[in-house]
Amino acid sequence: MLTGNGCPKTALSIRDALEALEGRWKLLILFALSSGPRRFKQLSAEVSGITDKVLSKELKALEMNQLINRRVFDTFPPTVEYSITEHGASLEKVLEELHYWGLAHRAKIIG
Amino acid sequence: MLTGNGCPKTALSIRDALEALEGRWKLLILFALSSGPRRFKQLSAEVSGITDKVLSKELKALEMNQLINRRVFDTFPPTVEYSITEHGASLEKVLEELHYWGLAHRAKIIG
DNA sequence: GACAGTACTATCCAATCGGGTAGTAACAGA
DNA sequence: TCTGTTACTACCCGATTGGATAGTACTGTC
Repeated sequence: MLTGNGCPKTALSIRDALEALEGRWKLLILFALSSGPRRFKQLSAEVSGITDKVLSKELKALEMNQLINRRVFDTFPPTVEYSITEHGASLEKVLEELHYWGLAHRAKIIG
Repeated sequence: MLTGNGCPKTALSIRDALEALEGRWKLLILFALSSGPRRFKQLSAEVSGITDKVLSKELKALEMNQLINRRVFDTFPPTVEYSITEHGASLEKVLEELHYWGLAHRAKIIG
């Protein structure tokens, strides 16, 4: 059981996780990539609302944390493919719980 | 299964959840409250790094989303007690998954 | 030669965030 | 009378974020 203690060590690991996932975009990008590799423009279209600049920055941060892979193909117009790593895929459960909670939250609060 | 589709509806609910939980502090505050009610100063001490101003703002946002309750006692120096709501407590699973992932992440990346 | 296409990067600028300091109400104790 | 206590709010100001726009490298096509 987790609830029932406010254990500082647990808080630390939550803090670590939040640090790697900070911002509104990272989990959405990972979610998009969870169904397969994408190119930059595809992500830009799929994650609606994000600008190229921010997407580029977020992808860099995700790559640094080894949550995604970046593959560059040496083609005429450049092609870059992003895919989720095993470590990134291990967030599936978090995403899943967040999804369920989001549903409940919408039903309760947003209407 | 969630992974395997990049379903926009799923993305929406994740977006809803992220909106209610945005920032580095909200989940940490909820985690602290998950082990029982706290007063303002206690939270301020427990959630290390947060300033009074930001804590006050975050608590207000959490209250608006019905994730916490605020009880004011009419005492000499004011006493305010914050506690988690049922809806807030339903984030337990998210917190738990985040905790596990944070542990794995620290082991893998941070070292 | 002009243009299109991709994945960015750079620059400018406005908005927001967040830290620090100070102040408030109301009463208790020195 | 002066100070301390709690839970804030107000104000100032510098740092960060994020949007809009434009530019770059390279090559194939019209």
